[in-house]
Amino acid sequence: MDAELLDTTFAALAHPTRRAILARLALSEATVTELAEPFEMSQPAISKHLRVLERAGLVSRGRDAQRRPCRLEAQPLRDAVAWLADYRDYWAESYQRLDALLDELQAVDHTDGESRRARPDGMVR
Amino acid sequence: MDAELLDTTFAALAHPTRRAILARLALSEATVTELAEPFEMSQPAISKHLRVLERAGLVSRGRDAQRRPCRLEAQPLRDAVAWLADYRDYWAESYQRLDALLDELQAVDHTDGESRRARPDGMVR
DNA sequence: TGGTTATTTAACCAGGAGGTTATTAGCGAT
DNA sequence: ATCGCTAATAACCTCCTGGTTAAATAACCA
Repeated sequence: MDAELLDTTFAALAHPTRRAILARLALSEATVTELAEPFEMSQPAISKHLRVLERAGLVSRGRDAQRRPCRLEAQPLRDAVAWLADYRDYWAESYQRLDALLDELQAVDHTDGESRRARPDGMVR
Repeated sequence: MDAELLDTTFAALAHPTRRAILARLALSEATVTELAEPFEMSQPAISKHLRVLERAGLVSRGRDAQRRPCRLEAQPLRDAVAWLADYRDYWAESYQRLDALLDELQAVDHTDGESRRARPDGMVR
């Protein structure tokens, strides 16, 4: 899985307009003006967003006379989910609790003098 | 689920350095200099990346003397996965195939004169 | 007190992102 | 041929991002 593709995929997903476009395309393919209609934004702006989505491989376009129907492509999203899923096990809450518990035990071990390890109660959200 | 939080979460994930930091933190918490060590980049640059991750809620920090141990926070990632999962059903390959098939049928229907709908073979990746 | 280590902040810079308006290109229809 | 519709491109603006180096903070140590 290419790192650059993940870059462009996550970057594409980072804008609400583009997520809304993807959500709209999940229902059916649509033309540029159809996609632009619900937004208070010029048509060129939407074209730019579409180019970002296209470069990320999230959208492909056909040709129907003047229209350029846009269609959603799933693969990059699957890759993004796969990357996230790779770490989901480590991110499990239980792991974090265990980590905090170990820190706490180690801190208690050093009560003879200096307590050198992190204090879990010092964590700031 | 807040849209702004999704913005900052996906934006934070869009940089390879930050993904590497998260991957490192998935193993255990670490200090800023520990995190900076493997990168050919100044330490202030890493601090900036950490601030991005912290503002996205992906990382929290404690205090251990001079050190600021960083710890991974899972919730925003769960939110991101949840957003992606919401659309996974629509993104299923079967749906795309069905959509393409419907287009093709509709195109065939109009062979009496003009074929007004999108041509699946005209799609460009 | 002064020194050392860890981290943040400040100031700066180049380049990219996201928007605008105006213009151009592509294609059908008259 | 030309008009109208759809979409892309150009040129421009502002703000944010990602990096730098240098200086300021914070906390420990002797």
